[in-house]
Amino acid sequence: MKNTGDRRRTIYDVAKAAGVSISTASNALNGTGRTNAETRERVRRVAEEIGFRPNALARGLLSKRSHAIGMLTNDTYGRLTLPMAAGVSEVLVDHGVSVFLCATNNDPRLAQLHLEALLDRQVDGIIFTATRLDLTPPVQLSRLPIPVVYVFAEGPADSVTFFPDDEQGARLAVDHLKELGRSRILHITGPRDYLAARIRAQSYLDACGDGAEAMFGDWSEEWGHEAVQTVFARPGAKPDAIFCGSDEIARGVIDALRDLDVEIPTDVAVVGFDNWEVVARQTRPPLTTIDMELKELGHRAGLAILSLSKGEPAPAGITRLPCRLVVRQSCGSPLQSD
Amino acid sequence: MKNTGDRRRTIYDVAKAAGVSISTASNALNGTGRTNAETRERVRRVAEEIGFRPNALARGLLSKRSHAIGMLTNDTYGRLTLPMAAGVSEVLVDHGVSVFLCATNNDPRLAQLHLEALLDRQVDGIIFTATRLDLTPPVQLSRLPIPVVYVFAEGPADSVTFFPDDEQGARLAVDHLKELGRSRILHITGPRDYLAARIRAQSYLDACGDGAEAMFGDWSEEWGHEAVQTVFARPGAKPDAIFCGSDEIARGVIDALRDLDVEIPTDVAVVGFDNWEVVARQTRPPLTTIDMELKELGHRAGLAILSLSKGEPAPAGITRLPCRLVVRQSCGSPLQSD
DNA sequence: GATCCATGATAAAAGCTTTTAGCAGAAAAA
DNA sequence: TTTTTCTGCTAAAAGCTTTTATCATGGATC
Repeated sequence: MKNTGDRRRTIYDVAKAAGVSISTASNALNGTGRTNAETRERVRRVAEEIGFRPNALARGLLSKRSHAIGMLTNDTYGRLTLPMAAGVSEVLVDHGVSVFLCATNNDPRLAQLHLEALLDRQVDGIIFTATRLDLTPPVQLSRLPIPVVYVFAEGPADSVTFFPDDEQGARLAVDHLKELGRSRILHITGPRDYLAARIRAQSYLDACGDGAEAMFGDWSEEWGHEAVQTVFARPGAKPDAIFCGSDEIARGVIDALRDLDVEIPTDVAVVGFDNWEVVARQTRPPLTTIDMELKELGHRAGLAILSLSKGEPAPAGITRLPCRLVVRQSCGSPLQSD
Repeated sequence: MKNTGDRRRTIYDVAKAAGVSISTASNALNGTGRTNAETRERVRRVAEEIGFRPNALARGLLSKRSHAIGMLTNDTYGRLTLPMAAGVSEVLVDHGVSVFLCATNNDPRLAQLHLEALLDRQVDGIIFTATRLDLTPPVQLSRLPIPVVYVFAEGPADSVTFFPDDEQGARLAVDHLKELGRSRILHITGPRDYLAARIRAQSYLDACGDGAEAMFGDWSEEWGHEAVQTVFARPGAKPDAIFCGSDEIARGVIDALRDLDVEIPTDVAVVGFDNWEVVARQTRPPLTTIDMELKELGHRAGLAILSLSKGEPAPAGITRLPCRLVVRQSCGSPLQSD
């Protein structure tokens, strides 16, 4: 006979059914105050029986902590956001914290609207993520009464910020190629005005030294195709490996190489960046690439906002999380494939 | 001097600053009860000045409507979910409704946890979406005290459900090919145990009649590649058009055709399904395909849950939303490209 | 001058939970 | 026996808003 009525059960119902006062019921359920073990058990059993669940609104109203956070994103596409959001939500659900998802579509009016709604809902914190598209928040987030964590986006100085470690990721790729005996490594990447592209390129240049060449373009498959055509059309030594700034670029590169009858990985080894499975798994051969550990990024951001919302500390400034090398078949590795 | 203190302003602050009672302040702000026009203006001005925003928790506690809904998804990848969620959120934010995003990762325990959290938060409704992967909800949603709307997933009989109109979408593709003079149309699609694949295939068979052939496989690029090789290796007439069950399959098909030196669209026209831009835009030539209008699906689901939560009606049973043909260059259409 | 009505305001309750302060009774200490 | 200390429980307040019922005032009506 659990909760057949239409009305939700309140702690008042529990108290009445257990024959105690409301405060005793509350104390028994939360293990606060002083309660007799036997009473405590009885109250809990009764609560279970009638299907009592505390009203989060009332709880939040009193405690001034809503146990909810907001996630503000301008990524309409979802390739980076949703895995991250899943990570955030995954780590927070066990702490009883839920996540409001707010897609701003890069519209400042919408962003402002969402932000106000979040504040009205007394969220305990906000995670702002910009997916590299534009690095400046579309709304004023600095002077908020609640903590803000930035992912893939830079906040004001010393704000808690998470990025993948692009420098280490690029090094991972280059080192892998070098270990396999490749020496003439080319880098084809996205636009120069992307910070991530610049960092990866610099890391590559540092690791490869003389003769290294970074070609900037855009994040498309087409650009990868075009770049390869250019390089193979001009005179001089050809690369024996290509490190690409994204899996999409890598896909274009692989296609262009096949058009030129260049063998992969025999003649040229290819490494991508993103481990976007739907691309990396489908290239022929499957693509060795760098994974940015988006879910882990989400975990860390979630834990950080949780700490901050409790007044506990979180790593100030920019934290860069290590990337991971995923070996498939585009480099001819003797290692087992993914 | 707006809200410099650390404490949020309450309606009590407004009342005091305006020299009226709390109830008058509330009435003035909400336009309820009887208030003198002049008083009303003054209260509103004061509220604006001190930066008062009503506490959504207190409001929800009283009205029993939290003005928040939950979105339960098992789609970890986000390709279908996020555009939809953006649609939901977009249409609801203007009604002051926020969206909790809950990614269940296909884990029943997680789903249960999220569901309980949502109920505790007194959400006004739940949108369940399953992205075609498995059609049965991972938790018991039927006997809930709040309305549920299903998208891409089938609920109990007569529950409010939205799907793209796969039948009409497939017909759109076939008609387009026929109009361009193609007569030997082949269909390459995903697994037969996907309802969507079966519907699209049936629609195609109905439209093409004798000689039509639907090849079931899986949703991968690889399968598209393989199917084309099979068809072009066997004796007999070759197709002059291929309608693919997904853009990924279409991509494999296009690659395989190029490997066989078959000209697209001169020799064979290709149509995809999904309008997944990152694939459809990047094929060579760019892919003509069917768009499922995910955002619109989100809009409709959002409006439906809004109606239901207010006790108003919503379209019972399965509603199928029309798909849209996106013409690019893979069919040699004289129409302008997208 | 007494009664009625409309207006504009207000006090108080309700919504549900947690926390603080306090009370009654029993056991322990003086 | 009287005082102190625990123990187990409870009443009431607080958190913020909306709504209901009530009240005071001034003008209109008889």
